[in-house]
Amino acid sequence: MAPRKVAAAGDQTLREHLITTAERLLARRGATPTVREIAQEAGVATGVLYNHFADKEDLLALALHAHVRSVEATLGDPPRPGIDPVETTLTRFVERGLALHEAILPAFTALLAQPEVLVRFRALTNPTAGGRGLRQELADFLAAEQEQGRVAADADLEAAATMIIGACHEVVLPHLYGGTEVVVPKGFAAMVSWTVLHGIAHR
Amino acid sequence: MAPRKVAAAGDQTLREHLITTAERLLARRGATPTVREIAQEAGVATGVLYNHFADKEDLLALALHAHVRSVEATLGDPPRPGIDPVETTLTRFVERGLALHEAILPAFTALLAQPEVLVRFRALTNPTAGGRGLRQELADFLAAEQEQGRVAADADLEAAATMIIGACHEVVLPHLYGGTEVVVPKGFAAMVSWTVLHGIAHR
DNA sequence: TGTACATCAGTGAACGCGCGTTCACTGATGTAC
DNA sequence: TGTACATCAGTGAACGCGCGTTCACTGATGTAC
Repeated sequence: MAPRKVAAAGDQTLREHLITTAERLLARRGATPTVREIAQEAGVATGVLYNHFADKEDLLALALHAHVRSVEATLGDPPRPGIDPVETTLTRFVERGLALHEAILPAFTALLAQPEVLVRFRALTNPTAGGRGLRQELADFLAAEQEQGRVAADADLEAAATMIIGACHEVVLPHLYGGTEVVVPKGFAAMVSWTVLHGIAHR
Repeated sequence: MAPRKVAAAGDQTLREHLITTAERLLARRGATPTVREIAQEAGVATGVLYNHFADKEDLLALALHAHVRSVEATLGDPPRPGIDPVETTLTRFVERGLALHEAILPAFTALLAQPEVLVRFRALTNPTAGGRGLRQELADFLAAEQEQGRVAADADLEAAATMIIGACHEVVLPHLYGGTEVVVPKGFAAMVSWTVLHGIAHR
C-alpha cells in the first residue's frame, strides 16, 4: 500500500507507459526490441516488465495491438457510402489502406519471427474497423453502394475487396523484403479505383 | 588433392547437397533452421558449412533462391497470350500466382527475421520469370493482349498487375500471420479474373 | 509532532540457454619411391 | 606390389555472445503509537 513513485511521465500508469514504449520501438524499422531495450527506453529496470506482464510475448502482443489502433486513429473516420461518386470514395479507401499498411507492416514483419506473439495478438480483438478489419470494412462499403445501385448487382464484392487490399499490400511488401523505402506510384490509388470499377477488357 | 568421400548422396556436390538440405528445412513452416539442424539433416558436422559458405546468411540466401526456382519449376510454363480467351488465361495466371505465393511465402516469412539474408538474396538475380519477377511477367502478358486489341487501349496494366498479384498475397498472408492453414476461396481465381476484366461499376 | 516499523514496486547482477562460429584434430585418399 | 608420407575435407567440442528471465535486495511511502 505504499508504491514507490513510478517512472512513468504524465498520467499514464507504468503498465501503459511500458506498452507505449514497446509500441514506439516496434514501429521503428528493424528487429524486435529486447526486454533490455524496452526497459532502458522506458527508464526502468528490466525486472519491472515481469511485474506487469507475464513475459515478453505478452507485452509485445499488447504493444502491437496498441500500435495498430493508434495508426488507425490517425487516419480519421472511413468515408461514408452514397455521398461522393463511388470512384472518389473508393480512391480514398485505397489511400487509407496504403497508409495503414505502410505504417503497420514493419511491426508485423519484425514480429513474424516470434510466432508466439502473433498467437497472443490474435487472441485480442481485431484492432481495426471496430473489430471487423479493413477488408471487411471495404466489403461492407461496397455492399452499401451496391444496394443503392451504384455498383453492379452481379459484382463479386469479396474478390474486389481482396484485390484492393491486396494491391495495398503488394505496393508495400516488396520494399520490406528488400529493405528499401516504400514508394507509392503517383496516382496509384486513383488507378486502382478506376480499374476495379471499369475493368480492363476491350470495350 | 585427396578429398575424403563426401556424405552427399547421388551426383550432387556437398555444396549443392547443403543448399538442397537448407532449402528443404526452410520450406517447412516455422522458424529459420539453425546451422546445427542443417548439418544434422545433411548428415555432416556443423563445421563443414563454413568450408563451403561464408556464413549462415550466405547459405540461407542461396537456399531461398533455390527454393523459389524449384517451386516455379513445378508450375510449368506460363500461359501464352493470344490463344485462349483473355479471361481463361488470366485465371490461369492467378492460379499460378496463388500456388507460387502459397509455396514460397512461409520461407520468406521465416527469413524476415534475418534482414541480412534478404539483403544477400536481393544481390542474386530474381529467381522468377527469367529474372523479371511474376508481376512483370503478368504485366507483359497483359501488354501483349492489349496489342492484339483484347485488352482496352486505355487500361492501366501496372495497376491491374499489382491488384492481381496483390490479391494472391492477400489470400495467403493473413493465414501466415495467424498461423492457420491457407484456404483459397472456391472459384477465387476466376472471380478475380472476371472482376479485373469487367469491373464492378453499375452498367 | 516525532519515531519506528511494515509494505512492496522497483532494481539490476546473475543465471541458464541456444545460437553462430572457430580450430586443433582425424583419417581416407593420392603420391613418391 | 608394397610402404611411408603428405594432403586437406570433414569433425565436433569448446568458445563467446546476447538473450529472456529470476530473485535477493533497496528504499520511498503509508501506518501505528
